[in-house]
Amino acid sequence: MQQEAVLKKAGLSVTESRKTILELFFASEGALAHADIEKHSSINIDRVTVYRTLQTFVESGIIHQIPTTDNTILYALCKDSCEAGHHHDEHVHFICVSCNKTNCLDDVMVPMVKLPKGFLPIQTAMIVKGTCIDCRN
Amino acid sequence: MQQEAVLKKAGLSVTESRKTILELFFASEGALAHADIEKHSSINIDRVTVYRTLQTFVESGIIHQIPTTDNTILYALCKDSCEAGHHHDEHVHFICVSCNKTNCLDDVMVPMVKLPKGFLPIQTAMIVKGTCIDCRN
DNA sequence: AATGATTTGCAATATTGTTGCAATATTTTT
DNA sequence: AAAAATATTGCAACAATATTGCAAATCATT
Repeated sequence: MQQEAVLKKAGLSVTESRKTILELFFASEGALAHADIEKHSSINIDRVTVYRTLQTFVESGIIHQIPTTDNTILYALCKDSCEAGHHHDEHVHFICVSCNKTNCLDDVMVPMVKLPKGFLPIQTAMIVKGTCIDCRN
Repeated sequence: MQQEAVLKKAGLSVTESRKTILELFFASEGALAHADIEKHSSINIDRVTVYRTLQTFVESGIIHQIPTTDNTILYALCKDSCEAGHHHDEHVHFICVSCNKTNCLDDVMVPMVKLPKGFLPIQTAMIVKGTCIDCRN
C-alpha cells in the first residue's frame, strides 16, 4: 500500500488515522484545509488527531503548507523528491477563483526576485489567483 | 491630521476608532495582525470593531492583506497610489525569521511567471522569508 | 506474547471570528 | 446650529477553531 510506504519512509508509525488522512491527500486533486479533512464524510477521526497528524506530516516533509488570506492554512502533498525537514514552497500555488481548488503547479518554478540590499532570502512562496484550466470553459 | 485625510479620501466616516487604528499602522514598521492591534496597550477598542475596521480598510484600499501559514492574516498600509477596491498583492512581502516583522517591499515588483496552458492569472502574491536588513548584523 | 514507546480520543480550556441589536456618533439636510 | 438621516460602535450571545494534559489504546521491538 502506497500510504504505508510513505509513512515508513518518513520514519513514522503506521496508524489507521495517518493512513486515512494520507489517502485523502492522494485522492484529492488540490490542497486540503484542516476543515476539509475533519468534515470529510468517510472520516471519523478526532479533531485533535487531525491537527497533530497534519503537524507531523509537515515536519516530516510529507505535506507542505500554503498561505492564504482567509485564516486557513492549506496543505498539499510534497513531491517524492522532497526531503524531510526541508521547506517546500519553491513552486507556485494556484488558487482558482471559480472552483476554489488550489493546485500545486509543481513544474512552475518560483522566479528569482531581486531584493533590496541587506535582505537575505531563505524561502519564497508564490500564490497566483485566477481561473484554472478546468473552469476555463 | 494625516489619518483624517486618508479616511475622507476613501469616503469613510472619520471616527476615533478608525483614526486610532490607522495611527497604529502609520507608527508600525511592519505589517500588523488583528491580535497586534487588539492587544496594543494604548488601545481600548472592542474586538468586533477591530474586525470590522480592518475589513472596511481592506475594502476601501487603505490596507491590504498578506497571507501567512500560521492562521493569521497580516495587514499593511497600501501606498498612496493604490486605488480602492483594487487588489494589492502585486508587490513582494518579506517576513523576517529573526525579528518576525513583515515588510512590504514596495519597490520590488512580482515577476511574471509562466503558467501552464489554460491557467489564467488574475492576482499574484509573493512572500519571501529570510533575514531583514535590521537583523543582518 | 510481553515490553516499551508512540499515538489516540476525551475533556476541559483558550483563542479567534461572527451576528443581531440597541445606543452612540457622524454626516447631511434643513 | 439643530434636526433628520445615516453609519458606526459596543455589548451579548454564539460559533468556530486551536491547544493541553492525561488515561486508554495502538504500534514497534524484543
